[in-house]
Amino acid sequence: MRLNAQAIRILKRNAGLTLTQWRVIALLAGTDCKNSSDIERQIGMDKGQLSRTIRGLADAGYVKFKTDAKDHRKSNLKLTAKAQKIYDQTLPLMRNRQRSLFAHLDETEIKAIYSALEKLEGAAQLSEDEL
Amino acid sequence: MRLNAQAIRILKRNAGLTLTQWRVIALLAGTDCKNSSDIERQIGMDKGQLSRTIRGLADAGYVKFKTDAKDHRKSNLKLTAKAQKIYDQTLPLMRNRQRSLFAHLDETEIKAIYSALEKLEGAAQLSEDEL
DNA sequence: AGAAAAAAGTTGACGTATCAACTAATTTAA
DNA sequence: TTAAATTAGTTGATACGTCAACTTTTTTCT
Repeated sequence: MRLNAQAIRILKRNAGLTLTQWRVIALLAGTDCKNSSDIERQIGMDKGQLSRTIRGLADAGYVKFKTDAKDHRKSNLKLTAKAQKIYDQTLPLMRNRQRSLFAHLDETEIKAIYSALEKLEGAAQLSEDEL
Repeated sequence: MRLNAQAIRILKRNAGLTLTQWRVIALLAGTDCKNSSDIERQIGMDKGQLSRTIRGLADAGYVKFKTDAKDHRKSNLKLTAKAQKIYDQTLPLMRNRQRSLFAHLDETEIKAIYSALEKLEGAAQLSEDEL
């Protein structure tokens, strides 16, 4: 979407991150998501994509992962200080952007969008069988 | 978007086409679009992407292109009989899908969505400078 | 007419979304 | 308890969106 354009630029210029990378960092920083599956559940992102994103973050020194002691399938993710710092710096920028985007919409419109999108998803599900 | 999932499946199974390929064929069949730029203006698609899509269609025998006599930069596109046939066959399927998706939305919601999307695009434009 | 600008397409690069097949580890249920 | 099903995560493939640099041809401007 073109809507993401500024977000992408903000991140690239201020943090050297892609949007996906930032979203993952934001989840690790701001929620109790610990591992890949948590994140997947939280934002419904494809786990393959997620796996690659996380590996990228690890390679760039933003996250460390350690295999879970109790469940050897899981690896628990932890942000490095570097990542935490960048997150703290960019969060306000991203919040501003979010605000200025949605400032132009009134309650009704926002609700209509969410409701319509839900219905569309629902209809998509239902008509799945007709194929 | 997951919303495109069924459309993609319909096309793949019934016509062996990607969604982008079908959209281009639909424009060539149903509008007076003649060349790449016409299509670009019509659906606002990236011209790079478009170039590759059209080449793909040509390789698969769906379109032929001939350099415009008056303007040697342009190539005029023409659907082959094969493409026309597939289009005629799949158009009803696609229309059905469209209808069943939007059937769940009322006028108000559809309008709200369009208006909101326009505003979002506008806001995105405006805040462009803040970077 | 000649230089500069714009338009038509091509190509390369990167990021993102989705699907599928696969390994390894854990849970469930017979 | 052992076989079957689930779950976590990796890897490959394909489609799609966006940006940028580039060539060729046409238009515009002086």
